[in-house]
Amino acid sequence: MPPASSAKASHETPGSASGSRSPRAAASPDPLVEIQLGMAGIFADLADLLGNPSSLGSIYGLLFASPNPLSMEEIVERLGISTGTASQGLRRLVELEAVTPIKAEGERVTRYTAKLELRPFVSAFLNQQLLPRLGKSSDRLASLEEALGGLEPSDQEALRFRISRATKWHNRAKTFLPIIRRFLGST
Amino acid sequence: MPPASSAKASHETPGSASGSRSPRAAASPDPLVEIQLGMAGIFADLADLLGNPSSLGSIYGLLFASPNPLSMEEIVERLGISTGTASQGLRRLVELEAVTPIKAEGERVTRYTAKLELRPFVSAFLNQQLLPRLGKSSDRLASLEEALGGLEPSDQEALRFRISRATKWHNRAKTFLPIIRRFLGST
DNA sequence: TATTCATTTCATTTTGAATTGAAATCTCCA
DNA sequence: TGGAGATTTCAATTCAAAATGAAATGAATA
Repeated sequence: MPPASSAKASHETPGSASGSRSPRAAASPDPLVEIQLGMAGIFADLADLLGNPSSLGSIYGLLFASPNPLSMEEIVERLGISTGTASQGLRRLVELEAVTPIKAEGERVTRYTAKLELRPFVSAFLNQQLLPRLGKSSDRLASLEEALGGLEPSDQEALRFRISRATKWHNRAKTFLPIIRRFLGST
Repeated sequence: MPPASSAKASHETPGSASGSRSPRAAASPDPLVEIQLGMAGIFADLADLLGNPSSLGSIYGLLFASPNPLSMEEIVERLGISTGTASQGLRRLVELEAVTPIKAEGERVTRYTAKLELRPFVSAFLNQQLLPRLGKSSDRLASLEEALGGLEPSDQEALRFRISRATKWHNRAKTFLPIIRRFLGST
């Protein structure tokens, strides 16, 4: 099965259910679901662009296009993904504060809505993906610098320059992150 | 075999070749090669952070830490990768203008050096990876907006707002890219 | 407490991307 | 032109990450 975003919907709005099914583009009879799946696809691509599993994006996209909260079961059946994927994906999205769980009183299920702000998303990505990796690389660069000792003088000079160049890149990237956050995080 | 960055070197600086081999950390007897492999590892991580095959980064890192140009054969044996991977990786790096091929007169082999500037790298990444994807998403969003017609009025209102919100993000990201390029691209 | 449905967990499976390696092709020199 | 590398190509393989699904756990009602 293609990793989510494939159409499988059949619930909600029982009328006009089993009409003519054209071979391809049989997408969904319900225009709302159609838009939801479209949005799921868009966010799936975005997610994997940023190095996340695309199911994360699908789920967020579906919720983003849902006027009212959805339960995990609804998510599973609309996206055609497994409960395992849905459970883990929702957990992560809640951690990222991209999605809010709602436990209504007198209800057994938890329902979820997408937060419409970009900031938490971007922030989490920068803090959890980029910064740690940049930090690790910086450390490794520093330790390489200490290994310069055993080199022939000419090589030593050349490599010292290059390592410092790479270090400068890293620092620059690090100072740049807060700027990105501020810029993207106003809405 | 772990995807490159594993030690396998045995050429260059023939002296002190087969000394005592401690079980782990048998890395490399030659301090230059050691630094080169370290740099290869750092750039391998960076590459896959940006969604490129890590072999690309390994090769670039090795060249970045090489005072003089290396042939494909030398790259293959130092990184322990296949000729196929090396060939394709070098081709891509040359396309990205991250690496310069040098065909010396009276020599049969092509040798390669790393460009030490960051700009072409960043530029290529932004232009080839980010911009096209953002553009595609924008188009898809636009076409979703047209599908709003068939919705109940209340849903329609809510979704129109959300789609425009997502579109705004995209535009913001697009206007932001040139700024990044300028900022990172001075060196 | 027993029961039912929702959710989580995790060993297994799938899948797509990266890598391999060997054959085909190319290039240069004799 | 022939031959010896150097390089490219690409079908087959490998591998890591993601997804599955079923059993275990959890939560709420009756």
